[in-house]
Amino acid sequence: MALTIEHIAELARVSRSTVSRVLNDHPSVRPDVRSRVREVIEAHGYAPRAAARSLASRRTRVVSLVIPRSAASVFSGYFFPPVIQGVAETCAARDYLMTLSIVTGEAEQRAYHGMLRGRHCDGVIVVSSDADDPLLPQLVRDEVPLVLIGRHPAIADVAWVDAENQLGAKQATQHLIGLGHRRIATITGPLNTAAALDRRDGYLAALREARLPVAPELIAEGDFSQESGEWAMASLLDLTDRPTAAFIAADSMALGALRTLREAGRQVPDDFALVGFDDQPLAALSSPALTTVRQPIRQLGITGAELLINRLEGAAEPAQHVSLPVDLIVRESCGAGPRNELKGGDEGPGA
Amino acid sequence: MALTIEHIAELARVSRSTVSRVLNDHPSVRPDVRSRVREVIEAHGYAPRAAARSLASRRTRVVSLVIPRSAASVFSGYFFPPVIQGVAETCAARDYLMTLSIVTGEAEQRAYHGMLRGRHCDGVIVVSSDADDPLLPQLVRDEVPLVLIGRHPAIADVAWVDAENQLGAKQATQHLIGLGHRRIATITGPLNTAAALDRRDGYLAALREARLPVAPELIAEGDFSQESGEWAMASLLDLTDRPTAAFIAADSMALGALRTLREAGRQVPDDFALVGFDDQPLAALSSPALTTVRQPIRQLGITGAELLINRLEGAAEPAQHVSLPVDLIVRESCGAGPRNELKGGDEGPGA
DNA sequence: CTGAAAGCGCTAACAC
DNA sequence: GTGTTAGCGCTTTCAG
Repeated sequence: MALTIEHIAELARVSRSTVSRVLNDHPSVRPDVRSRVREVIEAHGYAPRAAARSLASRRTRVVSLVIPRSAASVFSGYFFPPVIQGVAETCAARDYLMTLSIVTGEAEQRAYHGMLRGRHCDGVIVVSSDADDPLLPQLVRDEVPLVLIGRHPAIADVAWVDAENQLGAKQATQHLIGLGHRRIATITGPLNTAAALDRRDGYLAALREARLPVAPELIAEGDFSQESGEWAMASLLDLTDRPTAAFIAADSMALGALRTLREAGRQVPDDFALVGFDDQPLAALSSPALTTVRQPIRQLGITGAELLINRLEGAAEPAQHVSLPVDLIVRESCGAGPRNELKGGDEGPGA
Repeated sequence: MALTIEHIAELARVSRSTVSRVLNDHPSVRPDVRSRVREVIEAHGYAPRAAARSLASRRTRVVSLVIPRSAASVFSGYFFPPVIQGVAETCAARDYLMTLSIVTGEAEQRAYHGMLRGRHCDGVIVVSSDADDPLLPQLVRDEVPLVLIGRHPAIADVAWVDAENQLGAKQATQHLIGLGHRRIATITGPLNTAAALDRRDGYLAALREARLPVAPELIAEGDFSQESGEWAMASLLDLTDRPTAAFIAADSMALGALRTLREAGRQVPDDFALVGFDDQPLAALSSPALTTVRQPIRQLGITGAELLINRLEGAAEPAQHVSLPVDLIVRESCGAGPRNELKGGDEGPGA
């Protein structure tokens, strides 16, 4: 039916090894032979069958992107799509195919089993796994080439790319301290993720360096959702000795907190200052606009894919770790930027 | 190194054919033998190698989702992510792997060549191709199992799922007519796509049925971008005999039109009524909130994947065509819904 | 119901 | 440089 390497070999009057060499860019083929073979391939629109190639070479040129989350949460947020984009772009550029697996629970096991042990791909990128993810230990045990996007809180000897979460959180908190705040709260993410732990630690480091006391009642745990931001802020407002500002570990939660503050009749930033994290699209559109820490999400995907593919094609180096820089974006919610235009133009725009 | 079917056969004291039959759920295996083999497989965590399987069976259990657009445009909009989600969910449910290829220009050819002719997948889903896409004719010629998400303006004998674009556009336009408008404009999408053509035709059909004249100067072509909506609306406002309303074939363009109207000092809906299409997330948040036609984007992905997989697993039926229903969502921009709350509470909330 | 044997289409030593 | 020869690990007739 379809053309095989054998046919091409015959038509080009060479052996099938030579065709194979041309296909794989081996240097040891005479230029004239090489071009003759290429012409035949071109003329007949031949393409080697992927399965046969993989079976013989034990490589697939496929990278698997695994996101251990529900499909709904993957596509409703602002985080995963740019990650997927970055990985997809890099795979395309390096001539790899990308499979996308969005798996939770029982499907996760099936996917692991069929796809990874079945060697459907050469390597795996796992995004944002938490401490309880059962997949990662299996991958590590099976020695599947692996890169994490977002560190794992427990597993250390594996390659990863991550944003400078701790540093960003520290700078955000220092910014509030610089503005004169002394009683600063934080709303953390779920503490089974490395991102949440790092951001909390950055907050703590900033307080410590400024020799400010760390008050346990000022640390509320959320889960990165808007609702958790609402509740956490409500509990913070219930305190007798109230904070005057907060570093909130995700913009989504900050948006929730903003809502609670508004409903409590408090002005942001005048009565309460806020700094978020992520710089998600809505952060600039809320009123007041959120001061936040921007992280390079798409770049996480790009770098993750590059780390993996480099490893697949190069020698077996030790697991690499890359931290990507973040940026404090000062807007209105911290009280240091220009005031919210919609509030009524009592002053000209800030510098 | 890794376990093969041969090892399992030996351990279960059967031939490798029998193991293969168990793996593929052939009915003709004695129950006790079947369970013995299953136990061995389970105990050793054996998984058949995908490449070997595909080579022998000529099937891969891989579906390829191809989006002929730049990565940036795929992930910055509201349309493609839900499509991807739908396809991913369905592939996971049917135990297929999904590869995601976001390709333009030269990369498109490479991808086509390596992936499709190389039989990396059993079938292909192409999203939203336009008339000039060079990929589709090749796929059709090669007889690759194929489903389109969004019809193609020229190629008919291929399976597709699409939203009821024409009907939705007609209803939107009829809604404006029902509100008393007689001079109604439209801003179309790029007319090399089926969606844009269908929505324009729906607009025309509504006018015709209401025996309203069709004025060519009231039909402006945009490209689905916000900017094109701004320009198109500007040109509409320049007309001597101005329209009083417009059906705009995409919310993104409607948002642009809204901006132009605002800058021209015209009130929406009082001076000018607007209906959009898509019901993208921002449609409900703009002020005034957009009246628009909702299309079931994620369902397009689900149905597309189901159509393809059914075909891969079943007999070769004729190419199927599915049209998914759309919904007119009445909000504020058409002048028939509750007024914009932010405009000042001169009245109580609407019913 | 089960086993033996013949490929599926390619790569990679190993000779020449 | 190029051809010859074994496989890669599975499915699938074909016998029995």
